[in-house]
Amino acid sequence: MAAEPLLIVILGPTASGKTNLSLHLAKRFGGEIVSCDSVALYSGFEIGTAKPSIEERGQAPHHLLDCFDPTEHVTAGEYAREGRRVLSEIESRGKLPIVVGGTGLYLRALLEGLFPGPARSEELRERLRERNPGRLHRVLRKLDANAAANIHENDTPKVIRAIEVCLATRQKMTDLWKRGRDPLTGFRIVRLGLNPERTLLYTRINSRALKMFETGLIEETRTLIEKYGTGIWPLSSLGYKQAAQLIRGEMTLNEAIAAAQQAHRNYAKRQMTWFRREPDVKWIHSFGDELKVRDWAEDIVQRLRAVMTSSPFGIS
RNA sequence: GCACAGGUGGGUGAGUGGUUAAAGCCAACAGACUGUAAAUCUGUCCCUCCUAGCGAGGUACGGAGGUUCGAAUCCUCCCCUGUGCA
Repeated sequence: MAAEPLLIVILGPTASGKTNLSLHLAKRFGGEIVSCDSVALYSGFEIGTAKPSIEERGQAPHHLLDCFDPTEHVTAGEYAREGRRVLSEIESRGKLPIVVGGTGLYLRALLEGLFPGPARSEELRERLRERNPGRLHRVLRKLDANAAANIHENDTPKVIRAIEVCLATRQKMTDLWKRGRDPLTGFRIVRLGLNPERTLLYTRINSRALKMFETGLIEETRTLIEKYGTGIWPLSSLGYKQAAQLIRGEMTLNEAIAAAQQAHRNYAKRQMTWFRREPDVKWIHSFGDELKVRDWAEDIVQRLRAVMTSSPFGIS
């Protein structure tokens, strides 16, 4: 068994304590943190994304946080490329990479790769969006019946992507899928999953969302709107959307807070349905900041390291 | 006290005599997800039973009666809530 360098992945729903645990492991093992979060990628989005604070970021190197301008359109493919670049850099430094994932698709793109498909094409999409869902689905049925069978007619974004792929490559998307993905290689991947009890999680989500409003989410949102306008994608994400509605006078403060809390709760649930399918996850039913979880995670990492260094082919 | 308005399934809210276990929305629960993914979408959602179905039965529209072949819908009384007048 070749001793590949270890790659720790921490996954779980929002507010499950991923950041806290990642920091702990990074300090303990000399790790570097790679964020896997579709909104924290953008600069200026601090409070609403619950990014680690400046001090926290000082405790260990952080990557893919704050590294894109919000006017840019980052996709899962770009994220995966960037992530892999960063991972190989960390490896070359001999440090322990710790991926902290909340965005299921990005995590999958990073670890397992995407199928060899084309990037999105805005012009084509503009034209397609004008058609109604039923027509679009019929178009897809002609281009790729299998894809059409798997994608619901109402799921317009996915129908459009499938049509886009077929038209751009002149092949069926499902045929391209058969060529497989391009998984990340060269690492021994260990997935640690945080899955605290739902009611406890929801309580934590509620108080954290409230705190975001109390500590300047509205001001942050206002600044972002002034700087970039209302059209940028991350402004429609959890918390920012509600703060923007408040600013526009469409909601009262209390309504905005309640709506943000609700949105976060719904999101956490969706995250869990995604992560439950993730392969080879070592689950623990607690928050990442609990002592027993830290010990549990530390123990796992330590044991795997011991195995690696004891191997005759191990890299120190 | 009088006058209006109103009390519907976990919430909101349609429905004003019959294809109504009761629209829609929300929540909840389960699921999908291959370059917008903090997005988008799907299913279930009163109870029980089975041959698991556009199946059978039982409950249900504040409460109690009544009219009717048939009521969430009409009538009577009672109980609550809101608003206005006293």
